[in-house]
Amino acid sequence: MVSIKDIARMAGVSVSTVSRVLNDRTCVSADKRAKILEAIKQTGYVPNRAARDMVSKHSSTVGIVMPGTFNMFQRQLFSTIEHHLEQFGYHTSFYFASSDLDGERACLNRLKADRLDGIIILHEIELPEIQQYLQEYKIPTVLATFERSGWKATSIHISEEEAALTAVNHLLKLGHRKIAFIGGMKYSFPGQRFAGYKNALESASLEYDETLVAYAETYNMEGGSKALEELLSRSTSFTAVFAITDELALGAMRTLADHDLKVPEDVSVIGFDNIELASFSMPRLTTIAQPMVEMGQTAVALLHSLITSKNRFPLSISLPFTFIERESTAQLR
Amino acid sequence: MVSIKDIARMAGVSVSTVSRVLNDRTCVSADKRAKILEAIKQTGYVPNRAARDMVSKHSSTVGIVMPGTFNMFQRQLFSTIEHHLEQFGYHTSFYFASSDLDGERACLNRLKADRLDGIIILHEIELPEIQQYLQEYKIPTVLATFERSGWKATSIHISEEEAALTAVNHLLKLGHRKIAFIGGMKYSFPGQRFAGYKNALESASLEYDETLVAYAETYNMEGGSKALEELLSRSTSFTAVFAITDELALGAMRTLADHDLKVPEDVSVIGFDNIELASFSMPRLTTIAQPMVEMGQTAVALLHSLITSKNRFPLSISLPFTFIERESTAQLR
DNA sequence: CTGAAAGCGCTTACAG
DNA sequence: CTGAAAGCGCTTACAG
Repeated sequence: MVSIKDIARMAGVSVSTVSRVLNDRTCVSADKRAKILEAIKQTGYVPNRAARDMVSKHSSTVGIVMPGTFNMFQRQLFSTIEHHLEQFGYHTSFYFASSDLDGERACLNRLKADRLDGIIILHEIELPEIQQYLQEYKIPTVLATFERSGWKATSIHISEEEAALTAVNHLLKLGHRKIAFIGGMKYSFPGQRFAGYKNALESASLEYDETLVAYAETYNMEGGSKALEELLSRSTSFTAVFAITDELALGAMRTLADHDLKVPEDVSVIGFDNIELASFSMPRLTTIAQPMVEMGQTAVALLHSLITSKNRFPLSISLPFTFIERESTAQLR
Repeated sequence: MVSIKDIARMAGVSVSTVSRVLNDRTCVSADKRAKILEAIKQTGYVPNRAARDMVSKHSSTVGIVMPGTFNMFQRQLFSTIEHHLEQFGYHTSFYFASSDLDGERACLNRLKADRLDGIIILHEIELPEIQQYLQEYKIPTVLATFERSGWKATSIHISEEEAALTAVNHLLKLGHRKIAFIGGMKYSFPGQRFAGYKNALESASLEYDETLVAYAETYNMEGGSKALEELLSRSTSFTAVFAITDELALGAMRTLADHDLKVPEDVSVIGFDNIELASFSMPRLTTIAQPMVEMGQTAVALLHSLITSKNRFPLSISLPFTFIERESTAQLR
């Protein structure tokens, strides 16, 4: 593989000079620069990243920590982040943090080995060592879609609780009183969305009924389907469902159909996230939209300013969500 | 950041010895090994990957080339590949090859800079230089989900044409004669699936009618929806639709519903891929399943054997597909 | 079993 | 503007 020495030899200059043009330094005479560029073009030379990273003490790459199995919302968010990162000239590495602690430990080791310029975390981490490491070495970090008390990192998110409250309030306004909740135990957003649900009930002077809540094990359609089955198997009836994820809501709708319950005629359903599918399902899903593109963009912009030291203060940014009414909700009959 | 020298000093040995235990070499006395391990544990030391990569001339990472916007099938395939790669101890880097040539050129440069151990390509590439580069430097490569004549790389795929033929044959068997086709122009699989469609018609002695085929611009629900609109706008009627992608089929179903056409009563629909959603849609989608998990597994296993030189011959592996009948297809009335 | 030394492919002061 | 030299953090023969 051709190295900087080969280019230097071909252009009849020293490696220092080649390095200068490689790094866009100014102090190089026009003719030498031309010769060097010519040699690079002929050989198709590209500097060895490992060597570069080693001496420059950084990698120009930012890591993205994601859950082992990501849902569609996360996938879409990941895509926009990746694209923006590329625009800023960063490489990006992928870190799957599987949910168990061993997985996270492995993730930490890779993080250390890779000497990341920065890191975007899309997935709440249990292992305290990761946070410690990131803080100790002052590695620019942004938490996307969540924040963590006690972790003074830049965070970008929506007001989960308020969004959930908005969703449930809409159901209330439509006359629903028996509103089921499909939540989950993993990560912190289910708790916040649950709080919004409870608050909404409270401010409508409705009593909280725990037989109306089911917890999905996985935040996908399968999970939503199972949770709905469970709800149906209990004696308490309901006329509306708030699922903390669109995929959960879609799974729930599938199971409702299997029980000959019509959405929205018999049961209204609201989701959360506004994934692409939400506007193509039957019926189309009423949901809360997270500002995905803006979130991704802001996460990258903030990380970049952290890396280039334009800004060293951790920010907690709350972006606005939007309530989107479609076909899966209706007035209580 | 702590380096190998620090560990050597702490343990009272030379860096060579530390390197030995780092790399699981045997020839180290038990007490020195213990001291070194202790120092590593105390400091949380992890070797610098860039330095390691530089001297060892390889990166222990395999690249995955993906389209800029990947669909659900690709996302699921990517996940399984990633997991298997991790199991083999590889890091993985992500390369988005945006569809334009400039994007691919950027991709090539990153590929070169990164000195990859191997590469898995999920996305057909236009730029001949990429293939040239991979071949010239003998970089282990596996093509997943497609093969390319003239590129002697290991490839793993299904028989696209036969699968499409199976799908259309099913429609034929149900009595359908006016079968619409929703295809696309990008990449080679649409052409192969189209060939299957045509063959099926031919062997049923049906004349091919080009007013029955529409091309989607993007392989997502939006694209399927638009293609169906176009089909509907033409004067030719049809009783069945074969869409070359589940997402296309789902989009088409949405549009059919918007026109008060019932699936499968009025129109039968078949998709392709068997994404998770296919078993949760209304109605559930009849489709062709690609053996995703097996594909991902095999791709990784093959790449690993290529890298470790256990096997240097390019293989072209055709995996079996499965036809899955669900609710979106029915006998012609 | 162990250490000193060379070298991987770069960048970055330091002289000139 | 330019080159010689040192050094980044490792690994790998080579001696012993």
